[in-house]
Amino acid sequence: MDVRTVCLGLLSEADRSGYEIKKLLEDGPLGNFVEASFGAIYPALTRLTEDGLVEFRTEVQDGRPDKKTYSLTPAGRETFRKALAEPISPDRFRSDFLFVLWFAETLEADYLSEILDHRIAEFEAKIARIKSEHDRPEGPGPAFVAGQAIAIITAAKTYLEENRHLIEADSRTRIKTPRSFDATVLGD
Amino acid sequence: MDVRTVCLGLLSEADRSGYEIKKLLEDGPLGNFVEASFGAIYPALTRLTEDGLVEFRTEVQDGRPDKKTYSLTPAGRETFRKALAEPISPDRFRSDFLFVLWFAETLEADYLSEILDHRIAEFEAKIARIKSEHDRPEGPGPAFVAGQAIAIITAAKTYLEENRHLIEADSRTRIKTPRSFDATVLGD
DNA sequence: ACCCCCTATATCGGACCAACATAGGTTAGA
DNA sequence: TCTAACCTATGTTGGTCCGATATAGGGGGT
Repeated sequence: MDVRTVCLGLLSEADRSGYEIKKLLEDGPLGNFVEASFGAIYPALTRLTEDGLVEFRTEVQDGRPDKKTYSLTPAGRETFRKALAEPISPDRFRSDFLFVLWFAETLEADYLSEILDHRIAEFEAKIARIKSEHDRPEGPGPAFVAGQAIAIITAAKTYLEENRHLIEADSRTRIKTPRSFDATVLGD
Repeated sequence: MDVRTVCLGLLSEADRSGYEIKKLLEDGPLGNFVEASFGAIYPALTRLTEDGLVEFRTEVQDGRPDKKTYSLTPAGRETFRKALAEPISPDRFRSDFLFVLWFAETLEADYLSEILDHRIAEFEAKIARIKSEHDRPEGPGPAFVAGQAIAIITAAKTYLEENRHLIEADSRTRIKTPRSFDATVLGD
């Protein structure tokens, strides 16, 4: 989903500035699945304006930089409607953490335990944040998406907690029981 | 995790060509969390060679293009060891699918059901593939990573199956019960 | 007084992806 | 038998995007 389409989508909900779009993607539940940097958003809005899909008015603010508030044109609304019907590309889950764990056998036991603890704590914090954000429901779509975020992160956390002994034990006793592992890792 | 580090990691397991690295990331369990294109891998290997972290030998093959098989130098092995101790950047889950569902209220009921069915089927296929790949265990790290992949995808699939009625029902009856949603979405 | 953070727009270097180019070999179907 | 599709294998190119930086005034904390 390119940044232009993301901008169209957020502008279909309400008129917004580039800065507001960025904040929504940083702090909002949608930000768990969609990201974009300033370096992508501002050029995207410029190009959308050139193409006649959005327009903006400059709002002079007191003690703050001027704000460019963008709104969808009818052409922009139609373009977004069509974009939603396009084939959807697959989800992409990227994890440097799991890349490191791939090499668990080569890590020191203390370091391994430390990064596992740290990651579990991060997951807990993230779950708490999404839940607190969701005291104010915004409709079935957003609620559903937030729920899916919680389901996935909870599963990841639970997996780490329940299976960490498989790699932690190994890194301490790998001379004794090399390459053995509990087959139940893979479930059934 | 930049592509150069990924290459060092895979070369720390065995000597490999750029093409083999790409195939491992496409088909192997690590590919669920780490990706890289040819357009990134080949320049990365060139640069690693320039920096003295890897070296290669050209293998002339019968009826096939020559293969450049890369291997780590001691400096490369040391660089990778240090890279594993660097701070780990957060996981990133990107989903165009959930972006579309964010706008579930604006989608036609048939189309919504169709993409939900499709996504659930994709998850099932992926789970089956990872499990079959894992008939041959490769050590605790890889097994653990594959297990986490299955845990996450299973959770995502289960969530879709158990909660899809919340957005499907709504898109059919949204005039009657606008913006209502089942609070149990967010679990407890 | 000093520093850090917030709002707000914008640009730049570099990393990266998707697609294409090249080239011979194999497999499968009409 | 032709041919279309796919596999191995390396590489380049256009364009997208991220992370950092620039600019600039205001508010809040110590």
